[in-house]
Amino acid sequence: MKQVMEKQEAMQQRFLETIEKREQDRMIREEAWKRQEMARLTREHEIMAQERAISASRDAAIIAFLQKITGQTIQFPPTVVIPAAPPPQTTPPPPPQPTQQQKQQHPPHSTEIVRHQPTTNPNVVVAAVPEQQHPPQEMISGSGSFDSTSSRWPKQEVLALIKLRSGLESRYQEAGPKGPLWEEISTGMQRMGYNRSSKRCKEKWENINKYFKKVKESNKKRPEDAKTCPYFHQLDALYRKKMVGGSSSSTSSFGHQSKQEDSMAIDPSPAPTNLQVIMPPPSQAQPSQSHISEAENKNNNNKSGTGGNMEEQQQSSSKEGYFQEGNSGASTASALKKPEDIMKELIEQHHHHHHQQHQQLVTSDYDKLEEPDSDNLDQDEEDEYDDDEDEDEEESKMAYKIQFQRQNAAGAANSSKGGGNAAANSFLAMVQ
DNA sequence: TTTGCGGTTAACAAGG
DNA sequence: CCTTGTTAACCGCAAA
Repeated sequence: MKQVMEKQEAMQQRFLETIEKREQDRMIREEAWKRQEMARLTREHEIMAQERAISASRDAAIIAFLQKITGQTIQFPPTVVIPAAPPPQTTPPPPPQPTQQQKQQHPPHSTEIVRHQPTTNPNVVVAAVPEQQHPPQEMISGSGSFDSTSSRWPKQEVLALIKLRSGLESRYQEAGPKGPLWEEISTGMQRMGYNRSSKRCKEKWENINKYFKKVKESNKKRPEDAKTCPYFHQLDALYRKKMVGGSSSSTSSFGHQSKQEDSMAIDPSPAPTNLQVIMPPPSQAQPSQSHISEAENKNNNNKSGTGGNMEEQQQSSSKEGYFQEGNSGASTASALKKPEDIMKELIEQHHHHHHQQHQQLVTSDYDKLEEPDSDNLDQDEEDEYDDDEDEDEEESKMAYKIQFQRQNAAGAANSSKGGGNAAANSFLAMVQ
């Protein structure tokens, strides 16, 4: 009897212990899950905000374009301006400081800050205001320090410029005057709080491309985590996309590859097809995958798994790929279409273009392609926006990887699509 | 003439 | 100090 009692007691003890252990495990798991969930939510929030910002700028661009084409102001329903739930980002929306730039210390040049472009009416500005509230964090170096104006472009600005230019270039394929383009870019920069004249924008663009090319040509091994030239990844992705995107489309209306080869690879402007890749679709495509915590992202960024492979792959291919493959046939119907036509389509679709974005993204192949290894792909475009100094390198690296992946996928999707849609799609995608 | 592009130079910053 | 990397700005040329 006693034995039985003892045995039972022991069993009960074990049972209790087990239960306790289970409970503990469960708690731990729950905790982890909560953390993940929190991270995911935060992520999604950011993505949403980003999305809004992107669409805002898109709309601004579209409106500007429409106005340019139609020659009249277009009253767009303010619905475009999404009330924008306050993004969790830490940077408070600063007053778009216009003052700092005023004291450009180059009076001789009379750097006319393109303040009131006739081409872009206040609508545009208004529509796009909610977009990049990220301040030009240039005044970091103290209040009085002009440094912002020190003609040295902060990283943010460069990235913004690249983005803008990538987004707008499509409209200026047809050898028209490029003046308005830069004016527009300058205006776009101003919307973001950067005061750069069109001339400087153009110059900067040329310079970064020049330097990029120079570095690429001098086969110097650039440590890919180089802290300098933060825009290299962006440019890299840009050009690569152009290449791949171009090669994916067989029809070529670009006869002048021979001489242009280099510049084709370098200058993003002449590739219409890749617009969709150049302006990668907003990140809302993958909001659900953001369950990976920041920490994990960081890890992945550093070196691991798919990311590392991607990186190496790119690295290896970059040398040969860059300037040799410039002969991207790169023209889909969008290149053949007149902007008016495109715009007609666009106008029809404009009100739904958000949904279309989604559909496009969801239905397109790249989504599927991206999925398997996209553990850390949830954050992409936003990198280009709200990268804070600290995480910039990694994040831009991520963007770089992501964009590369997308380009492949997008290329595939593109090639699989009918030519008819391609135009609208590509333009749409560009506008995205 | 305009535009794109390559070359160049001076300045700046970081590292040795 | 010098060297190296990066950048802004200017110049000149060639093509459209």
